[in-house]
Amino acid sequence: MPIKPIAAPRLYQRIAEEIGHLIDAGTFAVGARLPAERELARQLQVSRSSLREALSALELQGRVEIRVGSGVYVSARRRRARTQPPSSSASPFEISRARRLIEGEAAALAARHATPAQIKAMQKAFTRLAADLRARKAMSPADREFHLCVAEASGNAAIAKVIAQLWDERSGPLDARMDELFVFPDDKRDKVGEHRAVLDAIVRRDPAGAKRAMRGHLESVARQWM
Amino acid sequence: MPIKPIAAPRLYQRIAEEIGHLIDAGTFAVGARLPAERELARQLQVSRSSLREALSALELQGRVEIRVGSGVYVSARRRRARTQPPSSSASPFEISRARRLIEGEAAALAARHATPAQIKAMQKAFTRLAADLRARKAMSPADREFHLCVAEASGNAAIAKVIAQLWDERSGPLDARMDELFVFPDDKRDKVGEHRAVLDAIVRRDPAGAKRAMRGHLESVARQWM
DNA sequence: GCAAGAGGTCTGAATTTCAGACCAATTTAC
DNA sequence: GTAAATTGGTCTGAAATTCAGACCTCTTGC
Repeated sequence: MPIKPIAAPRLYQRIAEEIGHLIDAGTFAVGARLPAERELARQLQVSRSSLREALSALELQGRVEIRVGSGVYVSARRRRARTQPPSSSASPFEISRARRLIEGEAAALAARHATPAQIKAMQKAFTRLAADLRARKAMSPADREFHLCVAEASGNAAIAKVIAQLWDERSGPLDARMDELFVFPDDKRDKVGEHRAVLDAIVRRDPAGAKRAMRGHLESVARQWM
Repeated sequence: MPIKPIAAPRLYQRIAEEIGHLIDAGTFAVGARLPAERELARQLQVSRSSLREALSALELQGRVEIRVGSGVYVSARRRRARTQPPSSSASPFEISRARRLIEGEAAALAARHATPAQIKAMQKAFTRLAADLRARKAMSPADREFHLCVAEASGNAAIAKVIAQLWDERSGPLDARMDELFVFPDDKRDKVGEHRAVLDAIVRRDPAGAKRAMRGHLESVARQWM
């Protein structure tokens, strides 16, 4: 029974991964400039040298563009050539199924337990999401944020954590292609409506409705991929 | 909006954590001797020096006992004094709730999709679990294994991964106390019966029954804590 | 007692990470 | 337009970490 070796990723690799997540999460929007190297290194509490290695790696992956004297900019999403295929990891279909199950339950719990502050956070994320979708943006960081707000509002940190992980998991080739596809205006309108349905059900304290709306939304998202 | 610093755990800390997981998973049973330092270092692909640092840390935590000239032995589970309280992490209650939801669904899926090989694995784990419980062992690695087998048999890698994470999450003070508590024979018999009910429902391809049995089992486990 | 195998200790090299100085390109302010 | 400020680019030497290996003592089994 062999024991798997300890993964010993170099520091710059972990930094690159983290920055990649921050970009995915929308903390750094596409086209936006990252904080200056010295500042970013201070915030991440690593040396500038290590940070620069990470930025070089990200540039090789096409995720950022480094302009001398100007700054580091987030590239339009062109998924990195995956050097290590996610052989043992979950397929997008499986993740989608898992999300449908879990986020549905989370929405129901949120309808029961959401605090006024949490509802306000959901509404705020929804507003931004709707604006982004109407502005014909294919992807919006507010999308992720809305779902995480709902997860948070379930009042169950374990569930919230699981949902966050599933959201970060979606980085397979299918998602990459999706991100590049043009999303038609009709789809966008639906998406706004679906999110609104979830939000409304939670606001009116309707667990069953929230669950139904969330599952419906995630099914619709899954259908887009097929 | 502050950016969280990169976690830069030393190698020995990651090794200690990994070995701790191996112990939790039952790869190294309580009282058993770990492979020799030189051998273990080779398997983990780290230097013996770093491995020794990790073993020292584990000894300080009371998880292993190092006997000069003899070997390193897994201590009877005495949970390490948590230097960093899991402030932001999920409570045992929340984890229990999440497991009830997710594992219930996984059991239902397993009833639909389990392959003969997966059913055989479940039966094997169940047999060992029943033997351990009858032998009045409070905790059995087979318990975890049984649940992970069911999760695996759901045919959804994302769900299986999530369940494995939730299982590893349970290391709060409540669990620690539980591990030390004596479990009454009656409880044990129930536990065997509950697991058998899950297994039977899956074998007879009864999704609703499997879901019910799994939820019932996890509720019973949760009740033990209260 | 003795040999084999285990952990304990030490050393020096290789690697990684860091802090800082300094340069070159760009942007901004005047 | 020019100068100052800001940014990425490069280099150096130190500090910390990790490694490989030699050599020690202790335990175990014969």
